Amino acid sequence: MNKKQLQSEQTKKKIAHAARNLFVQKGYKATSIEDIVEATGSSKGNIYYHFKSKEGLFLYLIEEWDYDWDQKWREKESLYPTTIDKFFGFAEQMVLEDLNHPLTKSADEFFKSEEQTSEMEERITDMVQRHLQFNQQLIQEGIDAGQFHAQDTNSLAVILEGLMFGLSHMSRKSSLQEALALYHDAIKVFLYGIAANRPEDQSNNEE
Amino acid sequence: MNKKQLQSEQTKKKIAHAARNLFVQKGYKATSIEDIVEATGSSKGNIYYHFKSKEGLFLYLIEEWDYDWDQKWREKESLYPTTIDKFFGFAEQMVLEDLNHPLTKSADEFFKSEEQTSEMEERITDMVQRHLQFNQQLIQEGIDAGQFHAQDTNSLAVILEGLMFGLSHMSRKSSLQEALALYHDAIKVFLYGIAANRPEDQSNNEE
DNA sequence: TAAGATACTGAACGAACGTTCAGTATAAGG
DNA sequence: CCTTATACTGAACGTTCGTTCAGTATCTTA
Repeated sequence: MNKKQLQSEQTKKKIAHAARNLFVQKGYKATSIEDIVEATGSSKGNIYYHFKSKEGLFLYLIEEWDYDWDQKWREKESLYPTTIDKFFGFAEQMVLEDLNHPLTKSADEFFKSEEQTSEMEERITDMVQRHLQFNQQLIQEGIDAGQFHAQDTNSLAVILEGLMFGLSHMSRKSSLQEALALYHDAIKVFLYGIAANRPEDQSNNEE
Repeated sequence: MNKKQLQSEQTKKKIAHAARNLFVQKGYKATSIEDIVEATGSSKGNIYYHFKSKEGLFLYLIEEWDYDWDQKWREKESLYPTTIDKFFGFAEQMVLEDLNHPLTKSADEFFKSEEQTSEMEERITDMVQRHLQFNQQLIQEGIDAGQFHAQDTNSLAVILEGLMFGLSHMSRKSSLQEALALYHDAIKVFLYGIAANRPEDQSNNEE
């Protein structure tokens, strides 16, 4: 790879990185190309040289982020001896990787407002499905190990995903330490909530 | 109240109602005044006759919604015999009252993008604080009744708020029945998670 | 070093938006 | 019935935004 290609790639990454920060901070619509121009020092034209459109730039970021998350999880997963440890590791990575899904909110916004290319819609639906499967698998693991009360893993996966999403929302103004503590506590509640040896029934509304 | 005033009030409500639906569906930025014009049949000028600005209209909706929620809760609260029942009632109202905070997401978006009037920022911060206090009180009640494990009610309030917010996100495409079931399950997990008689310790990471 | 490919610039454009305002219709009150 | 206050209209304005493109700079290659 020669000097020019290298430079070009760096520029593309610089744009992507700046755009990512802006989308996370301000949301999709509220981030203008002009904002990205200011943050990078590149020109408008150059952004459109590297990316097809604002939508294309966003899509690029979404895919990159999802890929990176998976990558990092794979590196860590084997290090956790038990499912419980995995859960806490999961929570930690959610925080460390920029408070869960820093782009999810923008993605969500994007996804509502734009009349969809359906390429985008499909990709996002796929992403959510992958997350739910991921969660479900983790929960099933704990059930198989006898640590969790056997029940509908599908709902639990949605609840876990919702919890993570909600926590990211709640801790937007927190420090890293606070966020880590909060996620840790939340996972603890969740784990006690699905633990194998439940205390006596609490609801007159049970299944 | 004469005919004209009545008519005027109805128009204002019609605008508010249509705007609310649009903000919930599309978000703050993505909803244009033109959209509201189309949805109501009123003219642009008329919207600006009834509301100071787009921001003012949104603020009006936020306050109305928060007030209504409280109102409805007060009607129901005394009907629940135990704290546990209150929690399930809480979850139910979250769903029935338009899936938790239908405007929270728009509010959040609004709140990020706009350079704040600080009137708005203050009001939203207050609102979140009120919710957290509400949650904390509910949890404290359960602890006092000996039903919940005594612990940091502050974090738990945040976790509950996050869970509710996340669930509303997850069930945007669900039916009412599915949402009710999901929220019910989630509250059950949460209650087991903070129940008084915990199973043996699960984490090597305890406080 | 000349020619061509690649990387980048920034002015310009058209569409969309929130807001305003001069003007019109309608009901209220004397 | 006539005046005045109120409710409403919609064209027009100024701004912002995503996108385009003719032109320039820089590097590669032969």
